[in-house]
Amino acid sequence: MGRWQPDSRGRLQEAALALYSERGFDQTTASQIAERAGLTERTFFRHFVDKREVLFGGSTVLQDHVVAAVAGADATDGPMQAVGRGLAAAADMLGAGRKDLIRQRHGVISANPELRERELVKLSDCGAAVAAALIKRGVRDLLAHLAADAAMTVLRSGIERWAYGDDDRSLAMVMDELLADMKALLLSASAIPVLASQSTDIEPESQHV
Amino acid sequence: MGRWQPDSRGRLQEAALALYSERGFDQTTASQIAERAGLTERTFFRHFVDKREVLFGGSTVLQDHVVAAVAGADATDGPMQAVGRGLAAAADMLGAGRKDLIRQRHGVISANPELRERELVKLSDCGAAVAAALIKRGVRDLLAHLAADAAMTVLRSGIERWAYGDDDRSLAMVMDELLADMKALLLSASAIPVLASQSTDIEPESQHV
DNA sequence: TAGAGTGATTACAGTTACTGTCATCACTGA
DNA sequence: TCAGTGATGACAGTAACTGTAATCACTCTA
Repeated sequence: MGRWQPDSRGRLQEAALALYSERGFDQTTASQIAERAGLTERTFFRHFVDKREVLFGGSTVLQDHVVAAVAGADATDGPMQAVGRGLAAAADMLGAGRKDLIRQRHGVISANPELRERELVKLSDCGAAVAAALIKRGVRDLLAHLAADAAMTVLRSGIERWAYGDDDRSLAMVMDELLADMKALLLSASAIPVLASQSTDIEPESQHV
Repeated sequence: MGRWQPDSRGRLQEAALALYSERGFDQTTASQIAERAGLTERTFFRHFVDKREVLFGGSTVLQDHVVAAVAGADATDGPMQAVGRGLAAAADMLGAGRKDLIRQRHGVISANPELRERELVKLSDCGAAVAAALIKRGVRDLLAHLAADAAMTVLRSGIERWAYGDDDRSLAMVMDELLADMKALLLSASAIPVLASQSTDIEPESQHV
């Protein structure tokens, strides 16, 4: 056996989720997490850059999975098809995890503004990585970012609806429906998405500030 | 004259933007900002909940403006039309501001991860408020959130393209084009946005983790 | 016009998230 | 056997915040 208990990183993650759940994020000190994991505060900060990051250890793995799927899409796939592959990969990975743990983590995160903040960054980073993968496939910069953003919208709200939904639909099915809804929504606006006309025609001079 | 110099909040905002620009966000202490504004650190934290918030004083104003426009859209407008009104309002307001100040602020924010984090939250909050306004108009919850998310995508990337673009197109025009691109993108995927089939047909059992 | 609020500010002490640095010591490979 | 190596601990320090009490120009009222 080693000099120390194995998997200190994992123990810290487990301790943190437990404590954040029990007493809340800002009622928990880094020192307490470390103590529960049988380590010191200094070691906590050697494993995680800050107190929030301990909840987002898996995000890199998920992101890499999604990006790999996008990059590996058929050469004939357009940007939205490629992005669909990425979402399918995410659904595979998350669908394999335990829904109750996902809900627990989601509960902790949405209960605290600082944690929500961090989650938004992770989603944004994932979107940027997906966009980069699309660009590498030859997609124009602008379209790549729009497609990646749409994918992140579907991913985020898909996970939420799936985790808390009544029915037992798979995450992939939920996301599929979201994509369809999004398409219908944009289509329905074929009439007047024109901006310039709205702002200048209707209130010609009434802008203050 | 009053007991103190007027507009301490404004002086703090100005001092902060200047110092963050000059020496960077984390090379600046709250105490230094307060000192430049002729105040104390404690007063800084009475005006702004944290060191980042001082850069986002105007975000509430913009959000309220956008939400009001969405809420005030014609009763016959669909969700995307209503959201278009909101974007037009945002374009009016930002178009009136000085582009160089917007660029300076954008530069400071994008140079620091903590500030990018905060900006994402503001955008997300704005999206939530827009979604709420849509729901009040009778739009289904799901569609409201999708429309609001799309609007935030257009708002964010629109501002960026407008602020750094070579041409002199108005912000409204840029956003208009983005909406059109987004629509075209979603339409192009009419072939296969189907998720479930992709993940199960192509790699039946190969999920690890 | 005295005198009781009011509200923005200062002063000061405290907590805690995080960082830098050096020491420790089981393990590894030559 | 013995010089690395790498994860950890020990300890001191900085700065972002927070709580609380005091100050004092201003305002309102009797």
